[in-house]
Amino acid sequence: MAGMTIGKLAAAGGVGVETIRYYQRRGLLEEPPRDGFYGGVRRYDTTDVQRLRFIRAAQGAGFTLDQIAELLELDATDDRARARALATERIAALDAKIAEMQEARAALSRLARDCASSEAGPCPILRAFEAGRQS
Amino acid sequence: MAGMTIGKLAAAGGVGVETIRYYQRRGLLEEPPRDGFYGGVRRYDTTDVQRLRFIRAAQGAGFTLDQIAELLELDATDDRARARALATERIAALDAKIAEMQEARAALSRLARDCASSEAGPCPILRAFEAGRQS
DNA sequence: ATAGGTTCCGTACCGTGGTACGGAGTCAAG
DNA sequence: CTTGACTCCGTACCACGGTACGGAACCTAT
Repeated sequence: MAGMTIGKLAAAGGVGVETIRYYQRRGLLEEPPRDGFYGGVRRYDTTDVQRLRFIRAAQGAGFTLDQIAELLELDATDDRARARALATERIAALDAKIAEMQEARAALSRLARDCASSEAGPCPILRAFEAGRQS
Repeated sequence: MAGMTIGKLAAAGGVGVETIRYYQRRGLLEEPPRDGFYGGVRRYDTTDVQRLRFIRAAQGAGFTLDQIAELLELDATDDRARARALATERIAALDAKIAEMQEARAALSRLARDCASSEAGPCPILRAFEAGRQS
């Protein structure tokens, strides 16, 4: 699967071609040498696919593109201390966000139950998120 | 606590004054009557604070401002069916996102451990998120 | 060798959720 | 009754992460 064109790489990573080019401009993906003699087409291989998949996964973990660029740097320079710092920092942020989302989930679940189709009873959307609301 | 100015309301909700005005433009908060005879200052009360808090909580639950505007509408019109639909839809999205974040957390946790300060051993940032990675 | 699909490249634009600016009016304390 | 803080209002601008456009060059299959 070496010698892929940008379109194939984009498809392999589940993104658009423009996104690949955007990542190149941002320094997340490097622009490989061309295959023609004067300015041909760029070719990509599986390591590019891996990088691209990493970027998408790291985004899912809540890293910004700038942070992801730094992580890719660190991978090359083997700066363990910094890598660990970024990881633990992100873990803390994830824990906070996960907790918030779980609370929100509980609140929405209550709302959906309370606010049944029957016309009677309460459906207090505005109070759905009130802290410590019971039942 | 009635008769608050916009600045007090903003402080009570933990946002900036400009954010209040932005929400008014978006239709999330209404612009109350003025207190002067010709174009004075707007006054707010605790129901405005509650609305504002709801907006922030709903944002935490991942609703967009447009959706929040709709929720506030629904609260007024008591459209239970729609409210339930929005809630369950959001719960599904939250569940997916929570699962993703938990996976990311596990991956980062592994990374922080593997990638110890000692110079020896692996520190495979790029492979941190590879699916099903063990140990 | 030519038609159709890709790629290349710069530049412009988009949605989301705000934040900043600046001049004029207003309000409250000393 | 002045001074300093706050409010009002429109408009402009910001970060983030892309997405769109359009003309030229290129590449591949027929």
